Formats: sequence, C-alpha cells, structure tokens
Amino acid sequence: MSRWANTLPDREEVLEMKRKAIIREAAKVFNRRGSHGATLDDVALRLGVSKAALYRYVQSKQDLLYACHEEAMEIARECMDKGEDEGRNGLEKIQIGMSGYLREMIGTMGVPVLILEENALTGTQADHIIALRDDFEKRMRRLVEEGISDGSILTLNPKLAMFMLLGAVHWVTKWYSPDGPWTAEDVAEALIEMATRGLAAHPSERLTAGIHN
Amino acid sequence: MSRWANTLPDREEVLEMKRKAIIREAAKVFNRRGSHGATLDDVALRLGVSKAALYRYVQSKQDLLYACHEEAMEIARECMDKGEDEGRNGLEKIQIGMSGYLREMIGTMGVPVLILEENALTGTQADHIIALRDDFEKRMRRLVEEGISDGSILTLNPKLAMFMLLGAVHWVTKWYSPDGPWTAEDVAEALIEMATRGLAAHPSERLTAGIHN
DNA sequence: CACACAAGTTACCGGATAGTCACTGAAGGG
DNA sequence: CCCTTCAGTGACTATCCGGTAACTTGTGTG
Repeated sequence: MSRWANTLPDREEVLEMKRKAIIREAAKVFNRRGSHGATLDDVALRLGVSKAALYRYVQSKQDLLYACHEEAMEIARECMDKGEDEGRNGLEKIQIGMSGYLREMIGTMGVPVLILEENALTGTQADHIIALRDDFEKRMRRLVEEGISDGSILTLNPKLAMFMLLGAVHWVTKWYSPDGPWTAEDVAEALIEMATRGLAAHPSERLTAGIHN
Repeated sequence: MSRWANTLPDREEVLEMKRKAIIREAAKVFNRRGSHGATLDDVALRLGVSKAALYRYVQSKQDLLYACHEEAMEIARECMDKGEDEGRNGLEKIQIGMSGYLREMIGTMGVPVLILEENALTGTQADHIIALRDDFEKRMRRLVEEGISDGSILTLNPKLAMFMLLGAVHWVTKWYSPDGPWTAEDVAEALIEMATRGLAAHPSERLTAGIHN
C-alpha cells in the first residue's frame, strides 16, 4: 500500500526531476560558455556530483544539448499558443507571446541556451531543432502579417520585424542577471512594450511599464 | 629605385593584409561555431593554407580572438563618432551610429564575431575588451539620455533601450547571409528605422526603407 | 649560379575533456 | 543477516585540437 497518500515522488519521478535539473544547469553553462566551451565536469560540479553520475540521466553531451534546445522550443511553442489565444489582434498576440517567452526564459528557467551554433548538433537532432525553430519563426511572421492585415501593425517587412523582435528578446540572456535590480517580469513587460512600439500602426504616446519611469 | 611608381604593396603591407584576412575569416568562424568550437584548421582551410602558416601572423588562438574583438570594437567606436558628429539630436545620432555599425559588421567585415563568451578571453585581454564594450554601451546610453532631453526620444529607461537596440543589431549576424536577396545597406537602413521607431517621441506614420515596401 | 631569407608544409607532441568501467556504499526485502 | 539493486565515484582511455619544430619551396639580389 502507498503511504503518505502518494505525495512522495516515486523512483521514476525522482529520476525525471534529476534529469530536469541537469538540463537546466547545463543550459546556463552552454549559454555562457558556448556549447563547446561548456564542460560536463563544470555542469556536474554545479550540481555537486561527479561527471560520471550525469551519464545515468543523459546519453551524451550532444543528447543533453539537444534536450536543452527542445525544452526552450517547447516553452516557445506554449507561449505562442497563449498569445494566439488571448490577443485580440496581431500586435497583441505578439506582445503576449513574446513577453511570456522572455519571462519564462530569464525567470523560471534562469537564462537558458538559445543560440544554436553551427555543427553543435548533427543529423536528425539538428534537423529537428532547426525545424522547430523554423516553425516558431514562421508562426511569428504570420502574426506580424495578421497585424498588418487587421491594422494594428503598420506596413513593413514581416520577416525583418520578426528578426528584430527575436534579437531584442534573445539578447536579454546576454546581459540579464536574476541578482540585479530588475525582475524577469519587469524586463519582459518593458522590453516588449518598447520593441513592439516600433511596429505599431498607432504607437502609444508614452510607455507605461514600471522600469521606464 | 622603386618600380611601378610604388603602387605595389611592400612586404610589411602584404604581411598586414594577410593578418587582416586571417582575422576576418576567423571572425566568421568564431561567430558561427563559437570560440571553442572554431578550429584553426578550419580557418586555415578557408584561406587555403595550413594551420601552421597562421602562426606567422598571430601568436595564438586567443590572440586571434582578441584581435577580432578589438577590430569589432574599433569599428563600433568609429561609427559612434560619426553618429555624434552628424546627428542633429539624440535619436538621429543613434540612428546614424547604429546603422553604420550594422552596415560595417555584416557588409565589409562579412558577419564577424560579436558575442564574447565567458572565459573565452582571460586576464588583461578580457579586461580590455570588456572595458571597450562598456565604453561603447555607456556612450550609447548617453545618446539615449540626450534624446530624452532634447525631445526626440520619449521618456523610457535608457539602459533597457540601449540593450534592446544592441540585441536587434547583434542578432542580425545570426541570420544574415550576404548571398541572400538583401544587401547590408538594405538591412541596416530598414532594421534601424524600425527599431528606433520604438523610442521616438514622434514616430513616423510609415516606414520609408526599401525593404518594407 | 649561389646565397639568404621569407613563406609555408608535414609530422608530431601534449593537454584538455568526452566517455567508460570496475568498484563502493546505502537501502530494502526475505 | 545476507542478497540484490542502484546511485554515484575515481581512475582510466581515446580523441581532438592548439601549438611546435624540422624541413621544403620560392624569390629577389649580387
């Protein structure tokens, strides 16, 4: 019989929690040192275990890198879903989606990996991540096009606008520190407000986010 | 006596040209593969020489990486000079400076290294590059503040605005290809117009850059 | 032609690090 | 109390790549 009313994680769950912990810690190291510069010894050290222990949870360094990218893309997908669901026009959908994405990336996940270096992944793993990324970018571009159609965004090149927003968001992982004065929420709100204002058909006359005042 | 009216480069000049060629090619490889993932064999191969040949022109891989960053920062400095010189207010200074910077980065230099990974450089070399980068960022932030004072930019957080613009610009090196349909000039003009519109106190009602129409 | 010297090559060394393997210690069941 | 299982360790191997050294080729000069 199960004791403690099944509130304690069983073996399977503990295994999965440890795997998640490895992925998150690895993501930070990959992000800061680059995928080749990051060492498994370093990841292991931060988790207080030996490198060999990691191999009970991941098959290889590549497998780990792949898992990091998959998680990041999964978060991106969910945020896009939310944006498409809740936004009332193209611009709003983008704002909701991107600010959620940014918040998750620098908040919950704590500055994860985002930049896919050439040759860091190979074969079907590389193909899969690139396909996910392309989907994400295509979806975002569609939202820009939608915004142009519905009049919330002014006439501009959707692909370029998509890349501009993506750059502004992704770059945050290069300078943001959770120990600084700004929370993830603060940054996400203020940055997205400012960046999307450049696309808006009718830009607000002032910025409302807390950071700006 | 000198023949060909001194139009031929002498030994010193050839040496310097080769060194520059190495730096540019290395910058691309560093940018795409990360500083640890890039191999000197790869750089040498692209230049059609052997790895050992590189060592006549650079002392070490670190030395080469350092030179890449120094060149990038030197270009940034010059573009900021030009912006401060020619712009009539804070916003214009930023627009001129940043579009020049972007044009140089993806045009002349052909997508160079921009992202400084943790521990990629060490000691005084790291200190120097970080100091140059901090100067650059501080200068940009000052221009945002100037824009707010002179009324060309609306009230916002200068540091965040600076990071937003920097992200939009730096991210270009991740997707831009000189072989694509857009020239470096096209991209620089259109991207800066869009990104800085988010800061403008009086945003234009339409975008004029060629790409957008 | 002989010489000097610069440019570049091939072959190698050594250090760092991904990945493996035999072992240890702890926990649970009979 | 032993036996099994499994998380984790330390020591090892293999490989990749930065860096070096001895050698070769090419070029300008007297």
